Amino acid sequence: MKVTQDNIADAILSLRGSSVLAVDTETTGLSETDKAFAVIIANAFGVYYFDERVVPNVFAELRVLFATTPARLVFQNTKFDIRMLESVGIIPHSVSDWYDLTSMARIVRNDHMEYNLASQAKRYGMQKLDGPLKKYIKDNNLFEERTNFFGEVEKQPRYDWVPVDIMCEYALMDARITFALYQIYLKLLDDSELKLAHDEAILNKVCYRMERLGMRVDTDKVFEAMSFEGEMVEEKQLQYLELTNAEFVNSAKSLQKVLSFELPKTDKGNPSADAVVLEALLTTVEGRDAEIIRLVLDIRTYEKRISTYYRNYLIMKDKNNVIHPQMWIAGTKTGRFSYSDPNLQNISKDDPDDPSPERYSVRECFVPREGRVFISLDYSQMEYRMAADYAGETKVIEAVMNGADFHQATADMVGINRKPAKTLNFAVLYGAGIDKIATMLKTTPQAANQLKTKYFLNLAKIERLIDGVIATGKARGFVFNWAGRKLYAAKEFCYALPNHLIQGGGADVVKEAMRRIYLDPELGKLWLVLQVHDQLVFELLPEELVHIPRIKEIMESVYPAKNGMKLTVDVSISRLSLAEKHMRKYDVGSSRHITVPNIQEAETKVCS
DNA sequence: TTCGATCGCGCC
DNA sequence: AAAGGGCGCGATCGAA
Repeated sequence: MKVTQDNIADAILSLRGSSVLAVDTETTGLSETDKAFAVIIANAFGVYYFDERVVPNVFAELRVLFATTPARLVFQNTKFDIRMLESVGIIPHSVSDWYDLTSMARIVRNDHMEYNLASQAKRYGMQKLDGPLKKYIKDNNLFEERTNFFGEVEKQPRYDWVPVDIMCEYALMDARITFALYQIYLKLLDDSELKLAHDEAILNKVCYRMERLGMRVDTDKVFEAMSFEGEMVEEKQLQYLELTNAEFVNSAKSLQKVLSFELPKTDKGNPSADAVVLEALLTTVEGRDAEIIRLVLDIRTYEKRISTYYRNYLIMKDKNNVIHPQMWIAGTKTGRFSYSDPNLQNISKDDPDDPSPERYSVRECFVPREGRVFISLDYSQMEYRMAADYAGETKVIEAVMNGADFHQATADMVGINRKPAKTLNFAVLYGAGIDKIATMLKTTPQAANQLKTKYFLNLAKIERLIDGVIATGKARGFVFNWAGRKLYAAKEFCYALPNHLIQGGGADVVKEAMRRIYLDPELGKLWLVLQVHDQLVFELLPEELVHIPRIKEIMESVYPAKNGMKLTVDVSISRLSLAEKHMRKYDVGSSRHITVPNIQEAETKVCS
């Protein structure tokens, strides 16, 4: 119901008595400067729409309610709604859980195509009907034209311009659905799955803090890099024009027109010209065709860096030059995080061995805030190690525990070189077929098959693990990872389950480490700013470096080895930026009572 | 003008 | 029978 002066007392009374509240916000937009204009709360008895245009100062009542109720809060997009609640001063009680509907939906079943509220509702016979609302906004042109950093206009729907009564109707529906779905998921989850859901709720708090802290960018550096690489694009495009007599267009179709030979085809029958195809062609093609291909590869690289990275950083930074990405804790079917706006898990890396590196690096644009340093803690070969441990491949485990490199250890066992062993480890873990392995090894399918047979002959436990996982998946529809997360797959996709098992197992290791660090009274205060699958990045003050050994210990102790394979973490440090060339190995040692090394000294050490 | 499919490519 | 896993996002192209 719409909360008015007349019914507000009853509404608050009802909400006060609830142990679970489903909460939704309606906002002026999605950006850092936007605010909530309505708060909708559902409980078992009803659903209530709070809007200050209906009851002046009604959020004051909600401030009191949220500050005092220990009720569990349930959201469809938790961190967004928490931010919007805080935008109007509504701060939830510290003991309240922040449950996330999508997390629960993923735990129920991880392999649906979509997890937005409408899809979730539909799955359980409900309908989120927002077509008419969208139509109303369109028909009445309730869009604001906002200009971004580059002065470009972006049209944004303004739900706060919709008449309150219309808005109320649709808003009530979403909160009601959220509450209903929560109840459904509760029934569907068993105790161990409920534990997972609760763990994800804790993780929401960890990630909320990470998003709020964000990552600082060096704006001058971004500008410099962008303009330099923009000039490179122009130069190369001019060369392309002179060579082909055609304007550069980045599509295989356009490229086909200027080449003297037929490009291979994609699965859909279109001309194919990705980097792998073009690089391969360069070994056979000469002259003008080769020159064109080199130009295309170069232009693509520069354009990618400009459009995907530099440009977006300028558009997305706040007034303090800080980027606040969105972390999606239930963004993947394996249990990994995903990141968006922008994605900070795919920032280009530079090859430290490249003899002619790019003048600018994208990672260099990310810099620690005043007085702080980046500390990166990376799990070493996490997924390979976990695979060996799951399989119980004793000799490999023993060798790795004695300091051997994983790929070398497997190479020794199979009796081949490290390089093909590495390729095979990779291929086997990812479920590659023989033809694919042959391509990767640059050999014939027959030879690849022989090698694979030899591999499994000597690493029989790995083969048994893979076969077992696939068989279980086919028979039962899902497998469990170490953390109790169920990984579902349709029969025809069970070949991917070994990979999901390992990838998801690694994801849960990092998630658990993040929680333990957050829940520690001292470590929880530290600035954790980035997670990249097997890596955590902190931004620390010099006096906080003493905590690193304990962080490392926690990370290394999360995974309960079945067969003695421990996970280890490498630490690196930089006070300059995230770029590889600035990160230096940081020796933590085994003792807790280490002295804090001088940061400058740490940076001059040779990176090993 | 808008939208979806497709391709391509960055990371782990 | 064969299958390289997981993401987000930009550009292009053709249809709506």
